[in-house]
Amino acid sequence: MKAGKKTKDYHHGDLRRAVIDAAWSLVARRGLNELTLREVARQVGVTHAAPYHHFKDREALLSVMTGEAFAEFDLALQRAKQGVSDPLEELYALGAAYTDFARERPERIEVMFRRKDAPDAVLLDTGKSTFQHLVDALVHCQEAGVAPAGDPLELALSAWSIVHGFAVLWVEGPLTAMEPYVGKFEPLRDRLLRSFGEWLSAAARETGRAHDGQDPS
Amino acid sequence: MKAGKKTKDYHHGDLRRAVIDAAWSLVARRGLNELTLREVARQVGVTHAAPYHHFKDREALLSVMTGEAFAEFDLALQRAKQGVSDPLEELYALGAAYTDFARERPERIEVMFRRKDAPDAVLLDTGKSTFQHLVDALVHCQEAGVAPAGDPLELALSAWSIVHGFAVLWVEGPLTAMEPYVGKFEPLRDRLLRSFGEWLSAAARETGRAHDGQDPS
DNA sequence: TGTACATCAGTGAACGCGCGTTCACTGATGTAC
DNA sequence: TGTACATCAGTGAACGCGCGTTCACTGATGTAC
Repeated sequence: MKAGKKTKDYHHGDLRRAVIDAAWSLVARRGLNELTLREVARQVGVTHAAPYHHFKDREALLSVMTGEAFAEFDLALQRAKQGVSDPLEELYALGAAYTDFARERPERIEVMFRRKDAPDAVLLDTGKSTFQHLVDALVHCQEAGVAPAGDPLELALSAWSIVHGFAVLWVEGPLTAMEPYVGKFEPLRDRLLRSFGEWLSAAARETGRAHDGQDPS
Repeated sequence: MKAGKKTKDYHHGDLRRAVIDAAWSLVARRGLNELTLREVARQVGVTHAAPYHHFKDREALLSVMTGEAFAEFDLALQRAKQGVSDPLEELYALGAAYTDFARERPERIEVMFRRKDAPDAVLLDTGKSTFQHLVDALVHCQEAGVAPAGDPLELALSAWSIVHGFAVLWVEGPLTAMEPYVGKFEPLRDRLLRSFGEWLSAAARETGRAHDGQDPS
């Protein structure tokens, strides 16, 4: 095979990229605590010292991976809400994107959420920007009168909890293994999200009635 | 200090118990992947080979711990619903017990949910019996007409998702670190659970109206 | 185009470490009589 | 109560392993002239 159009093409091609990819694959197959630089080097077919020309140490590799995962996740959510104008549909799209990402890229979730030693500042910033998608969608729902008034952050916490809970229950095994649920990811996900939406709009209607039908702001 | 009333009082007192306790403390402080038999032995003040008289290997210790964690968790849920007759209150009590357990004993949650190599049969059985509390509570709610009709397993999945999501978001850091939420565990938990209850009863009422006010079965 | 030199990526040996597990042992506890 | 023996729990040395990281090296690539 002819070498690709990579910029760095001297020895390996692009070892940096290859190391990161192998690391993702390793986390996916064996989990975060099984991620070792030596095994990654082995997978790539390179001496165990070679990766040190691209990453200061194991932590530096994990740091790059965390950044990638958050960027991918954020992109997935951004794409999901693109072109969706109905606020409840926007919420569904975000929820589906969240859970689908977790199911399709569980290793990303593991790296994003399970690092004990995650650098707080970075994780907080990127985590917040992702969380912001949910907050925005709920504000849109409130403006359209399909979500109850009140602190949108609190509604967002509900949405985050239900979506994250469903995602990790699925990723971590309980749901994939339990009899009545096995193989029913999509329908369960859809009904869960629809139910949440109905909850929101029903609550908005009741609030409206309680206030003698004043329009939502 | 005089030796207690332990049955086994020859050498250490009760090394088996001490090892398990030290292991829990170690997981709590440093995480599951930092749990090593040698460190545990060190903490207990005993040679690193001593624990092998009580546990065949590291896996055997973890297996015992998993059993303990599920038993404790189950007990916590059972206690929570004791003496509570109102079905929605029962659901709140269960949800609060679930999240409180996760916050107070995060190491139990880690061992119960994060083991990649958990023996499926055992985990499934105990996990199911715990999950059954939620299903029961939702059936009670349906019978009382404060939850919509339909498959209770599906409602239970919603409840499980929201409660588990809230719990792990808290335990894993995102929520404890995010500005507007820090330090507000109890009020957020209560409002989340109440909201879920209102969702259920509102949905039940709407279903009732749609069916021309027929009584819930 | 050709040569001399600098830079850079990967090599392979070596280090020290902590781990799980095994083993022959020893000393303390329990038991039969 | 006393003695002989069996059992059992903890000891300390030893094994082999895979890890992260460092180091002097080498050979390939890029660059100045």
